Amino acid sequence: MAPSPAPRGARTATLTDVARLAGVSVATASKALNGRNHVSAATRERVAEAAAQLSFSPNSLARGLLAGRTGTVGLLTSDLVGRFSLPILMGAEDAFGAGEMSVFLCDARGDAIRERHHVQALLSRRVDGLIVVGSSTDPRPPLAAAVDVPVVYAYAPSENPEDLSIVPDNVGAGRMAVEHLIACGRTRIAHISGDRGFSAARDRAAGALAALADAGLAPVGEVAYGTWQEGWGRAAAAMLLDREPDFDAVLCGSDQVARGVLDTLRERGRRVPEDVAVMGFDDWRVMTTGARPQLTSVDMNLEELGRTAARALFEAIGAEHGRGVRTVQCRVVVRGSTAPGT
Amino acid sequence: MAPSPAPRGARTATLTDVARLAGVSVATASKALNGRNHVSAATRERVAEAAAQLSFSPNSLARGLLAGRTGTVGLLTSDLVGRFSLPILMGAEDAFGAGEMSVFLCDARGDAIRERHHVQALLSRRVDGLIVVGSSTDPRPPLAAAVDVPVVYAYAPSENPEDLSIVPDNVGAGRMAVEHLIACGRTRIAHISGDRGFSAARDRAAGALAALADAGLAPVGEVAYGTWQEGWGRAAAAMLLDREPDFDAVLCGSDQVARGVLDTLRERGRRVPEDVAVMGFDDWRVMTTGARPQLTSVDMNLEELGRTAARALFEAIGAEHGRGVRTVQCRVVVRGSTAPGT
DNA sequence: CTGAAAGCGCTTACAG
DNA sequence: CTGAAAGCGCTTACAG
Repeated sequence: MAPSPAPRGARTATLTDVARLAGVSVATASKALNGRNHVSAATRERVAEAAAQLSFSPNSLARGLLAGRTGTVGLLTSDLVGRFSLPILMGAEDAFGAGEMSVFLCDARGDAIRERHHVQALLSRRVDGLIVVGSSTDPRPPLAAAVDVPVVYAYAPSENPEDLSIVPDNVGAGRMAVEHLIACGRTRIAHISGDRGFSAARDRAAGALAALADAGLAPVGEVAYGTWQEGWGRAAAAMLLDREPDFDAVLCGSDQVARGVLDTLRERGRRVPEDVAVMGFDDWRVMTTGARPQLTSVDMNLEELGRTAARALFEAIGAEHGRGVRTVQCRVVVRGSTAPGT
Repeated sequence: MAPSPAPRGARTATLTDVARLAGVSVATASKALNGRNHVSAATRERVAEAAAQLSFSPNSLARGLLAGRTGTVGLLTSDLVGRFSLPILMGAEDAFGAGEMSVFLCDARGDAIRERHHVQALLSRRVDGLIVVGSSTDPRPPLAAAVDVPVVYAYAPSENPEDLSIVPDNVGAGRMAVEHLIACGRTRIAHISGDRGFSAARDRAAGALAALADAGLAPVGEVAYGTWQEGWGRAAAAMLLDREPDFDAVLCGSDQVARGVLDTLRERGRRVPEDVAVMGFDDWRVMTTGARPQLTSVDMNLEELGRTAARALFEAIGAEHGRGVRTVQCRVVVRGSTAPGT
């Protein structure tokens, strides 16, 4: 059954309507509905009934105008299509929802003009704060406009160290990955990375090399930078097999690269994980669980990153604004490509 | 350089401030800023200067309160994590952005309680309309609350035929896919589908079978329903090779299934596309372009679907509300798995 | 405990 | 061309 629609041309009920129906003043109706004291139980009930009867829904615009706070925030993404924005967005939406905040979503599509336009619109709607989600972990310029509400940068940190930025811990991720491989008994570890132009690739490599050094191990060959794609994984694995065939693990810059590596290893007769352990980064489920064997990966906890950004913004609204770059921890998700029988 | 932040404790400038600085009344300032006639050029300029000097940004809440329209819409998703919501959301955001609308994003996470709560919040914010994005193409119950603004259902149609729903054309997609395979010279076509529980799987199969019948062809074997995953593609392809080895094309229920099919065919010595043409649905780039050979697929045009929903809502706001289910066309994206040398 | 009044920031007839 | 006044829907001191 469809709910009965509101009568044609029906005006949304206002507090005045409720007050009239309950036989009280708007002031009293307001207090009754908002649980203020100094209202008799009987009145309170009468007002509540009237409100229910009229399906009264308080106008947030009017409230916001009075309060100076609107209970809204802006979420400004620079690249919604990129697969990293989404979980961040989900985490933020989740955290805000719990705090009764509503979220304006704006996608600047990597265009500075469009970004400025969106910021202007959000400011005009008097958002209480702003989260700026970048499309890579490379630093980005701070917002162009002078913004008088708190701003938190997520994923891509602001170039201005005075701003508050929440970023994934890619160095820690590289370190953690190598530690996992070592724990699996591997000592001849190669690193086939992604696009060198991304700090994510360089940071992960730096963490991986540091962990190897800490363990007294040397990497097999140089870090192989290329692209984030499967095709690069296939090509790089073939080169590795030709040049440095004596390895027992490959750490890959992304799950896609890892998929390519897995394919080449299988075709060249190397068993995974018996002969070679393979792992990726990002824990993109469609990639990791479809693989043969399923792929061990590092989850960057992006949803948690979104939640953290939201909480940081929450704190900044009305309180002192935090500064500097904070990182969110990642974690290894173990599957068959490093652990037999998983 | 960081933009200079607003002075500590600075109050956002109001129209009253602008008027005072320009030496006119707020009424005149309002008219000047909004391009109303009956304002002298000199006054207009003086007000504009004052506004610029104070970085005046008109308060949308106050405007919305007067106008009865807020220029905001709600986008209610039931499953943000699903990969189909995102392009729809992008398309809608795009279309609304062009229309100066701001978009509230709410994720109900498939929970009816949470959905009701979000709808209530959106109504309280006086959105001008609502788009409800489903997580599958199966019909969903209409919104529980009586909503007095236009609602457009996207992807998942409403169970109430009186509602307006915009959905992808899965039957047409199945038809189009088979027509492409036939155009590639294939006549022995098998269909390995996805999860039978989804109308998307059944609709695509129905379209495919209809196109085969139209061409006077019979499908190779029964439609093989399973899951949407790669693993099913691998298993189903193996069974097909055992039972009905005489085929020259496989239409797959999803790109993931197609990836699995490609793997099994390669390992069993069938060349793609020379011996067997393979195609998938959804055109999920990470799947299609990483495949060997790259995968031909059907793009369901979800971004266009989002744009269409937004435009439909736009029309419904202030005008007569459309009714019934409308479909959005899809298109074949040709790659190497059906066309050699692509 | 209840209500009249002022005001949040803006726009829109209506006089001058 | 310009401005005083009313009002959008609500909340909050302040009297009664």
